[in-house]
Amino acid sequence: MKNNLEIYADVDNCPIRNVLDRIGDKWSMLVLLVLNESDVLRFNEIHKVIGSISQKMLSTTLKNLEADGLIEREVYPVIPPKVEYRLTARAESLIPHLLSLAEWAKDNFIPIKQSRERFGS
Amino acid sequence: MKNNLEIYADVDNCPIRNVLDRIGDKWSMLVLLVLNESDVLRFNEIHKVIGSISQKMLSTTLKNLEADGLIEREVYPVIPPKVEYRLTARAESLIPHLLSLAEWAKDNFIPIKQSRERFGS
DNA sequence: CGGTATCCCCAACGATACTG
DNA sequence: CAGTATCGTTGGGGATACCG
Repeated sequence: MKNNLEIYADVDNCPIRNVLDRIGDKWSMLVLLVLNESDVLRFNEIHKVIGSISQKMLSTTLKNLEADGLIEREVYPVIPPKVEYRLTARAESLIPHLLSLAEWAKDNFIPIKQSRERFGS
Repeated sequence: MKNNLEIYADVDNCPIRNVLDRIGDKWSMLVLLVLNESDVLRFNEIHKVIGSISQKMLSTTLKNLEADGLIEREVYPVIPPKVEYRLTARAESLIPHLLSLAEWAKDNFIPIKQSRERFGS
């Protein structure tokens, strides 16, 4: 049996690396957390909530998350267009892990910043 | 009180974004998990375990982790040089969250890959 | 409204060579 | 052994304009 280190080191086929490459990008985790708090949102609603994201990056981020089966995209054939996004069950099973990581981050943010400053000297 | 969305969206001061920017880079999480399994390792030992990382990237990754207070660097003043790296208590409190994320990743890797293939069609 | 298309830039990353 | 220094590439990401 392969040990964990071999798995981690195999960048292309490593599950955690594949998942991290997705949620570790600039916007994916943020989009997931936003959708988690709001149940269902339209494209421009997500855009407004995040604010600093460009239309292009929001579009590609949503497409990537959809490709991974983490969000559902529902198109209403009306004019003007209406598109709704919501989390899938798969994403909902991921959310607790993201939130526990977020919790750790909040608890350790101040000391980490202090460490960085001390190190910079 | 600020709600979570405001915190997440404030990219510069958001704890989770700051932490993700570190562990979400190409090598940091891998290095943390490697050190977690081996207690203490020298520079070239980490290099050999990971294999595909360049000396330069290992060096900067270790420096970043040290700056965040996640690893300790101990230099022995001998010739040839000997430098040991180990996790700090702070990193050890992070490891469980990383492992639970890794667990989710392993459980969902196959279906996610299948979703990606279907989406590519 | 919900996107694409296009152009551009910079920082991350790798390869190689060198050093105390 | 444990790194720096230097150079070159590439692709992630932003700005802007346009479209069904």
